[in-house]
Amino acid sequence: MVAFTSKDVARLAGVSQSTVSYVMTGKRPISENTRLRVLAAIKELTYEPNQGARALASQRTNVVGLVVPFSSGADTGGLLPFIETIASSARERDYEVLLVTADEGSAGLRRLAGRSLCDAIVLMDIHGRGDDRIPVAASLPVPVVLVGVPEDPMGLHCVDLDYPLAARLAVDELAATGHERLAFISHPSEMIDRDLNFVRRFMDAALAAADRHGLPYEVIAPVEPGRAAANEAVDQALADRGSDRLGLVVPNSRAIQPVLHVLNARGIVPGRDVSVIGVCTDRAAEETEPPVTNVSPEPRESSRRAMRTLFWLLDPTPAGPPPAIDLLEPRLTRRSTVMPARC
Amino acid sequence: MVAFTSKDVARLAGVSQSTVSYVMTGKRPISENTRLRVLAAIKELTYEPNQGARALASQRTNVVGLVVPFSSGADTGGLLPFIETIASSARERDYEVLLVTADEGSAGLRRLAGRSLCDAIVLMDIHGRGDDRIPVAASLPVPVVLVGVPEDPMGLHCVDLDYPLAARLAVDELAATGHERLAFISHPSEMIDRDLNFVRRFMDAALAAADRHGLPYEVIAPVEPGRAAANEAVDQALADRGSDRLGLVVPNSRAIQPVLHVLNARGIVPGRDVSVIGVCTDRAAEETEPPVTNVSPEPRESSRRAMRTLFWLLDPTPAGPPPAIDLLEPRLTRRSTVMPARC
DNA sequence: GCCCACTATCGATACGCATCGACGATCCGC
DNA sequence: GCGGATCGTCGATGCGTATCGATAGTGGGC
Repeated sequence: MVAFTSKDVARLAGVSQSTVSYVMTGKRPISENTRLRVLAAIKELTYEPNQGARALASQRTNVVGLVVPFSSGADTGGLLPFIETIASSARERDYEVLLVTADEGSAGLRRLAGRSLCDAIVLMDIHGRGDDRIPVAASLPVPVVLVGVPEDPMGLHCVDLDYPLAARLAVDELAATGHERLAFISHPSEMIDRDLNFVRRFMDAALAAADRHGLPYEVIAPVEPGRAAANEAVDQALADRGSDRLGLVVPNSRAIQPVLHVLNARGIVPGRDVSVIGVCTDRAAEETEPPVTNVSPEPRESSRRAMRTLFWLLDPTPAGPPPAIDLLEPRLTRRSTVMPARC
Repeated sequence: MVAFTSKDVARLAGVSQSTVSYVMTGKRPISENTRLRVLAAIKELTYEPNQGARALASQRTNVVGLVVPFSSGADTGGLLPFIETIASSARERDYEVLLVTADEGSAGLRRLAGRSLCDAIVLMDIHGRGDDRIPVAASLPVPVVLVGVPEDPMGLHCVDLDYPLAARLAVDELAATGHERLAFISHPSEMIDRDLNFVRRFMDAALAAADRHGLPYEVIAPVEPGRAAANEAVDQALADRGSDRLGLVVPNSRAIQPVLHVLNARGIVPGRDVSVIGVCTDRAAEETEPPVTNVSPEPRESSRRAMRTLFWLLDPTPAGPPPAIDLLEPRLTRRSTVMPARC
């Protein structure tokens, strides 16, 4: 059974093919009478327009390209909700989502644009500097929205968590609850080497905030995945621990659970003997043992913003343009791992 | 800057457009001389063929549709490696991947085929029965590969873990190490209600295996996500525990870590006082505390098989067809949570 | 030196849709 | 009751590629 074409619909409805087209796009007025006849014919044949032909004729694909950071050791916790939200936002506007993995590098971008595979691109997992995809993205004939903020966005729109604010939230919370010393359990060397921008932005702001509160601190990095590394990191954090109130800040989301385990194994109870604040999704935070007080990177909200920006770029409305660098506010949720302030 | 067309390439190389096309597809002999001239022209213009036009003319899109089970409460651990492997298998053959979420139901399938968006479809998250997507999929003009085995595959090819074998592996392991009683910590009600096929296939085989070994057992279900439910489940499993050797089998991957926590919190050490075998990816198993002996669902291998089947359907080779129901062997990895056999 | 088989290339066409210009019909104001 | 504007529809064209049939050139067998 071969698919029906708009010509079949036209014949059945007793109109010309172009009229069928105008009924579907609404780009010219059609009398209510014929409109209904055409719609009935469409329904009867379960007609669907051929995407390739439509793209060829209209120069629009109604496809959004999504470049995701698979096979990087990056935090994968936020990735699935991110993709999911992109997909449903796209569907709301009758766009499809084409998946490209980041390991294709800039070649993937060129292909998406060169073959006219999509009308716009969402590019995740932005590196700090030296990411050769940024200049390529900036030179493409289709709009690109970055998730993450490179050192030089080259005019591209970016959406990201406000990592500096996330850092301040965590540090301020620990300062407000009377902690006397901080330790930051940072990322694996792979991520630091790639010079991921958010890693540096977080740490810079965190240290500045600690200074502002006059709190001594220690930065523990790199911290590789796995419990052995977590164990060492905790060793280092506890090294010269007296009776002071120590707060651990763990931006490395994969290290949170191992750190909690290691502390527990030593009889050090998070929330009683030491404090821990992690950066991870709420779902992950609820599933740690014990549930960790967290700052959430809000993957759903950031992908929603990315799509909003993208659709604006595809079809600018009188309402002003979205911010070129759209930073969204993190949210701190108190759970059980921060010691309450004394008295 | 508007994209170049094959006509531009032809002009630059001093040949006709059709010759450019034959150089690219290799469907007719072209002299080495002109071939090189054309290739040079392609390179100079960084020409890429327009996908829409190609699809329209050739009736092939070079796109694989992937229907993924977002927003279901299902186990998401195996999803990312699955998608990743699908994507890279597709790329190896110069296919793109179009993402559709399962919440669109059969409408998504119809759209994929009706609009000629793709040449073939991978459909994940197959329900046991009453899944209205199966008959729709079976009636589509494009090949569909199912991940998961419905009660009636209606002639469609399926790929899945051999869940009955997984169950036997787990039970046999516990029997071989001298356990005297088993408890199965099963799935949340949402998954049972949806009548996911693998849930039943696993449990049926597990109970049969237990019977075969003459082991008494208890099935604990439903077990909702979260520690409260895990706590109750463990209560129930330990209820009439004497000095017998108890083995817990946890096919519900999201329950594994909470169960281990609850046991630990009660001073019951997995691997010494009780045994636990979970069904989860190796990566997840390595990250539990302690590392859980697991049976892996092997998402990478199953997606590889799915793609192999799919490409065979797109282009049957003399080598026989892949099995209609392709069950892959699970692998049991001993870690630390199963008590060794007594002398 | 003639015919045949084959190679390498070209020109023309079709794929299914969007879109533009054109045209008959209808309606308004006067 | 006439000109001009508006509405509703049609036919023709082009989007960029794959592919078919045709054709000029090439070489081998006799």
